[in-house]
Amino acid sequence: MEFAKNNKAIYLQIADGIFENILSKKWMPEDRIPSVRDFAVNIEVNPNTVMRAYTYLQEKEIIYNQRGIGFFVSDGAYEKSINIRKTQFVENELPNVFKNIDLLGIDITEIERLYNLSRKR
Amino acid sequence: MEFAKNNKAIYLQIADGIFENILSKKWMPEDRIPSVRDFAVNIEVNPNTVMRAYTYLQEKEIIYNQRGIGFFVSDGAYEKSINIRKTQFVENELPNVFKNIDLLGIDITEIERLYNLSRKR
Amino acid sequence: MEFAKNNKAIYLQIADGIFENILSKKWMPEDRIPSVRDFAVNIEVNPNTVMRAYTYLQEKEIIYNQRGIGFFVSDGAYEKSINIRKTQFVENELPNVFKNIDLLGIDITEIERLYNLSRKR
Amino acid sequence: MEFAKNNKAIYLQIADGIFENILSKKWMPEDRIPSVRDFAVNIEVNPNTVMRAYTYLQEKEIIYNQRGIGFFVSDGAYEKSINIRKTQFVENELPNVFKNIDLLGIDITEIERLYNLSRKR
DNA sequence: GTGGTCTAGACCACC
DNA sequence: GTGGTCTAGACCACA
Repeated sequence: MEFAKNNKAIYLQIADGIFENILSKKWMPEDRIPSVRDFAVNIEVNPNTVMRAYTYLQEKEIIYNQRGIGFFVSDGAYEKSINIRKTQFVENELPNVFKNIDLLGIDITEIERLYNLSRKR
Repeated sequence: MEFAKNNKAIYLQIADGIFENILSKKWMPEDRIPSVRDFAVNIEVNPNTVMRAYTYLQEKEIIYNQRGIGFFVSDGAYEKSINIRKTQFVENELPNVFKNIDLLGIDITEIERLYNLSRKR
Repeated sequence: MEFAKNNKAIYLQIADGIFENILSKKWMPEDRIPSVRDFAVNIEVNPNTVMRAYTYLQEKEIIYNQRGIGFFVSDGAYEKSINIRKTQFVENELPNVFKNIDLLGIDITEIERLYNLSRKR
Repeated sequence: MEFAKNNKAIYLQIADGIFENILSKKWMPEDRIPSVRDFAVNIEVNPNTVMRAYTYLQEKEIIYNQRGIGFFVSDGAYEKSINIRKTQFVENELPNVFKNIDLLGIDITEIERLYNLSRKR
């Protein structure tokens, strides 16, 4: 049992935060995002950790780099973010939900009923 | 953005751990569970926090206390745990899942398909 | 002007070396490759640098990891290595070759002639 | 595997740099080039090494020496540089390119297509 | 000033 | 034992 801890790697949490900013349209394509050092100071984390998050997002083509200038939000960042989140949801979260459904003996049709109910509100 | 933090109250996290032990049948009815002091040392937490978790579970009739002896798993603990977890699941987790489904533009019938797929494995 | 220096990042040089081992069939699919620490000691480099190379290759699905055991050559490693090398060649090396061809005033048909000549040998 | 190393002799790397300066018309015929000593300090290399590069280029009639004054770019330096580079390119670089083409299973006509494509840009 | 790489050393979870 | 993450601090190239 572990307490008061978030096991997810910090660099992935940073990446998640950036995903949020993009999905909420707070950061738009072509916007310059904070420099590695500034961000690191801001969130009180080692610059290498921020760098790792940025590199991770760069590989996913969410952001791109202009040498000596900084990182910028890519053009299709919003769409790509949605796709990545969807994959994460289906591959990581849904299986847990399904496991709970089985464990707790809930019928899938009951889930559907609750979903339709929630939509009406 | 916040890091290395789990906002859920520690005593509820402890209670969750105990639910797990009961649902996994690791702790059976009439089993004596660890003393408040032992448990607190074990998980490196203040005894008061453990006591709060025990009190919480006692109120839910998951465990009961014999003065001067200790806490024991109640007879209907398994069934009650399932019900409590089911309520938690439907009230707290499902709405988030539904929110994501809508946000990511996934169809509920797709979820059902994925569920049936996962059961076949 | 720079001397006695190889600007390519060490972790990429390590990755290149691994590509070589795979292309030369010295490392076959399912082979366990050296542990991060062992390799680091062997080539006198910081373990983090080796880790970075391994992570890079893992993202490219050239190798995969089994927790607590080690890294292994992936099934399609050979084919993927060829494809990656081909991309590198076409995107990075060929443009330089073309630049030289233009700069030195060589005709592309002359290149073709030299190629056919070299094949006959 | 070897790291952080460039096997080409330093004096040849210096010569290459001078070729570059001539081909890019940065250094024109009759220009005085830096003194051996100045150049050596500038690129942090032993003066003897610079001298060797100058001697090499003098033999190729790319530069000439006026005793007590310094080294100067020869009249036909540009044309001679092109010829030397062309020979180097055809004898040293092209074979490697051809080897890669074969290894990676690329068709020579594909190369020609890519070349024409690159010229259009 | 920007990012990019590397080292050294630490601590963790999993097996 | 394995990899995985993080920190601290350094040096570099590019602009």
